[in-house]
Parts: sequence; C-alpha cells; structure tokens
Amino acid sequence: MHETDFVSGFARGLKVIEAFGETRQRLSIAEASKLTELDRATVRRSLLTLAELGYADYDGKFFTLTPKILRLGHAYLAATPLPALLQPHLDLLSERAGQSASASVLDGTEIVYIARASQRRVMSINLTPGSRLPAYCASMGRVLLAALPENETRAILARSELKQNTPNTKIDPEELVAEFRRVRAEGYAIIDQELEIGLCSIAVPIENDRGQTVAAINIGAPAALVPAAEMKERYLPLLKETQAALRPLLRR
Amino acid sequence: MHETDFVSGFARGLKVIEAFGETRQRLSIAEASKLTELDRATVRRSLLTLAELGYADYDGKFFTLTPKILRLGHAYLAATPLPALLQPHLDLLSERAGQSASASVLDGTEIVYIARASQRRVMSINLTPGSRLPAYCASMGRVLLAALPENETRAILARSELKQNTPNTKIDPEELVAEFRRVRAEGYAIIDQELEIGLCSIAVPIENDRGQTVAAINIGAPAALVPAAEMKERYLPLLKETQAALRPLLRR
DNA sequence: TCCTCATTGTGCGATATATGAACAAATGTC
DNA sequence: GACATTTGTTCATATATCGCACAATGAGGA
Repeated sequence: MHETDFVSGFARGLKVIEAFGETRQRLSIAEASKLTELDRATVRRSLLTLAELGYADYDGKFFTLTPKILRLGHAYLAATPLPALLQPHLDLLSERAGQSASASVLDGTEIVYIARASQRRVMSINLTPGSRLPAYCASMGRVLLAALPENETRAILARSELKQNTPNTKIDPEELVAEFRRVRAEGYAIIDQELEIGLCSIAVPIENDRGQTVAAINIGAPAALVPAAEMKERYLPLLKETQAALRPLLRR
Repeated sequence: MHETDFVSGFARGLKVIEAFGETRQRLSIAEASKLTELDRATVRRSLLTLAELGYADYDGKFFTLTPKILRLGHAYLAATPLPALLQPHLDLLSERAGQSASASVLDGTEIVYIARASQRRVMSINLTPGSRLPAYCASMGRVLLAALPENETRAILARSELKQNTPNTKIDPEELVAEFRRVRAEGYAIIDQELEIGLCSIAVPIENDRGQTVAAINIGAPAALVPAAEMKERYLPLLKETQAALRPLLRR
C-alpha cells in the first residue's frame, strides 16, 4: 500500500463524527477540536462539510448531527446478512424463553448489538442494534473473547477499562482468562449481575459451517425472577437449539 | 462560507460508505466506483482509508464494512436526547396497547426510526432504530409531512418515488396533499395496508412546548386482528395520552 | 496456451487541502 | 468598563490529494 493510499481528510472527518458520541449532542468548533485533537481550522472544515451535506445542522455556534448520519451505520446493518438472518431466530428464542434475546459481534474491547428481540425492558440501559457494552463483563462478550487465541484475548483485556460495575464484576485478568477457558470448554457463559445489579444473562457462540465463531447470542433475565443458578437449565437448551439451527445457514 | 470550507475527500468518503447500503455487503473497487460515480483511484483511496482505520475489511478483492462503522450512526442515537426520552413512553404505550410502538423523524423523503418497543413481529421487514421507510405511505410519515408548510411537502413528494406497494397505496400527489390537510386538522394519520398487506398503523405528532413537531409516534397492528376502522377508537386515546405526557418534557 | 475483457495498481502534473499564525469577535472576570 | 481569555475566521504557503493515462494482473473462453 502506497503512502498516498490514505485520505487523511476523510479519516479526520470520521474522527469528528465520533466526537459527538462521546459527549452531548451539540459541539462547538473548539469543543470538537479538543475532543479530536485536531486543529480548529481543520475541524471547522469537516463540520461545515457535514452541514453542507445535511449530516449536521449548524446554528452559527453549535453543530448537531442530523438523522441522516444514521445512514452510515445502517449501511452495515442493511448490507450484512447476519443481522437479518439472526432476527427471526431471536424472535422465536425470545418468545419461547419469555425473555429478551440478543445477538452481537466483537469490535475491539466492546460487543456491538446487531439484532435483538426484546420482551419487557429490564435493564436501565436501552439496547438496540448498534449499542455497545464492554466485552469483559457481558455474557456475549465472554463467549466472543473465549473464541479468540489467548494472546489476542489478553491483548484486548489489556486495552479494556476493567471497571467494578457491581460487587460481582470480575476485573482480575487472570480470573477472566481462566473463565474464558471454561467458556471455551463448556460452550456457554453466564453473567450473574456483573454488569448491572438485578440482571443475569447466558450466552452461546454462533458458529459458521467451518466452526468459526461469527457472533454470540444471549438471553437476559431479571435476577429476581431467574437466579443465576437456574439460567443454565432453563435457557441453555433453547440457546443450543438456536445455535444448531443457525450453523448450517452460515456459510463462508 | 468560503469555497475552501469544504473537504471533498471527506464528502467522497461518506458517499463510499453509503454505497454499501444500497447493495450487498461486499464491494469491489470497480463496483464502488460505479455506485458512487467517483473515480476508481479516489474510491480505492477511500476504501483503503476505511480499512486502515478498521471501519472495513479488505481481502485483496472485496471490501466489507465492519461493525465499527456502527459507531458513526450510533453517535447520533447516543448524543440525541430524544430517543432516550421517548423510549420509556413507547415501552408503556406498547404494553398498554399490546402492539408495537415506534418513534421516528423525517429525513428527506424517508422516515427514520429512532426508538421502538416491539411486541411480536408482524411485519416482513425488520425495523430497528436507524431503519427507514418511505414517508408518503407510512403513518408517521404522513404526520411528519403534514407538519411542514405545504410547498415543502409538495417538494418532498416530487422527490419521492411514489410506488404502489399494495392495491391500497395512495400515490396521487393531490390525494396525498388532501390527506395531509386532514391529518393536520384532525391530528392523526391512519394507514390501512398501504405499505404492506396485513398491516395497519396509526400515528400522532410529538410536539415540543412551542408546538413544533419534532417527531412522530405510532402503533402498528395486524389488520387481521385490528381492522383499520377500529384503530382510531382503540389506540388514538393512548397515543394522545403519550403525546400529552411528552409535550412538557420537550423544551427547545 | 494464447487471447480478450474486465479489473486493479501506479506515477505524475494540476489542483485542492491542511497548517499555524494573525486577526476579529465574543465571552467571561475583576 | 477595561482586561484577559476563549472562540471563530481568514490567509499564505507547504503539502497532500485528484483524476488521468498507462501498466499490471487475473479470469474466461477458444
């Protein structure tokens, strides 16, 4: 790859868009400049470009993103067959379990929801396709991390901000790596209120016909209704059925 | 605004990302060049930039978007208070109605879902935040178009691809404009299987404390269970309640 | 195997952009 | 009200990108 095969103006602009996610909806030029660590003049040009194209509004002082920006992310969900393929299976799974079912993939240290069939909302967070959670303390994250070679897993843990969300949250890397080994051996991960008090979840990997893990699915339930100890017997068979139904559909 | 206040490399790159949404997941350089009507060399540089930043994968022949691209669209959903504000109200609405409830805003000729509380899936399409539907034949679209000055509404209709999705679909601009007037006067829109056979929906506008329409919410139901004639009496009171509950929360 | 067609990679001149500093305007502070 | 600080804008110029023309590669077919 040549050194000229990189459009830095494009890269800078993408950085500016992402700056909006980290804080509030409105950004001044100076704020965006600080967040992106780009020159004010450069940020200004990127923002004015976004406004010109209709991806942002500008009131002379603050820039705000418009819904048009959703086209960019949605290009992935619309273009990738995986979410559409998983959705009906999640619907069925969710209905049979009477709980929310989700699917996600790994992106760096985070899991990204790509499909979801939600029952009554139990979490304080609102999860939709595109939502992100730290991988180390989510059941799907455990499954996805367990599928990687151990050196990669360790590298991701090293980059993760291991935060004690609840008294249950495991944040010791060695303990986590040991748990990943168990997940790999037994084929499922259970989270007992490590992300949020009151929430348990159980996840299994989704593999293609070559056995490569391409996603994870889970069922989440309120700990008050379904203690962690019961998650396995109640939901693992359903998850395994869904997993088996999907495998032949996923060719590479 | 100066003529130099525009980063064309950035604009071109965004166009390349959107090219993925229109077709399948994989694009070669030549395909992307055709879709975007940009020079091959330019598209290639943009794609390589995306790959370098982790927004795309490249196998030497085809480029595919990675889930990282969802960060861009999600920046909007995470940064805008409206979706988070609406969600609990949609949950309640959906539960009381026993049907799916959604919220959307207008983007050009399309509505964009920004929040959704879904019951059993009734539509063939899978709707999630970020999903788009043509405005002219969706109940929320009717409400949002009705809120605009008539010349703007007509301009949008002129740009819309008015397609006869079902025998019920209204595609005559004059008929649509007349319907928008009725919607404006009566405060709600009902769609009777104009988008998809078997699906009815009813929508009302969501206004801020100054009376400006900032979004629309709707309830969708299977026509087999709820005939269009019954939509109004069954769901309009619930929608109006939600509308009233939200108005004081929406300051500008 | 050789040819053809389609696609991808590369070098170069013309053109457009990024940079940082200087200036202007707005904002906050005393 | 004057000063200090922050923010937005403009400008000249060094630098990087764009689009073209050409070279290289690869896939199919005869």
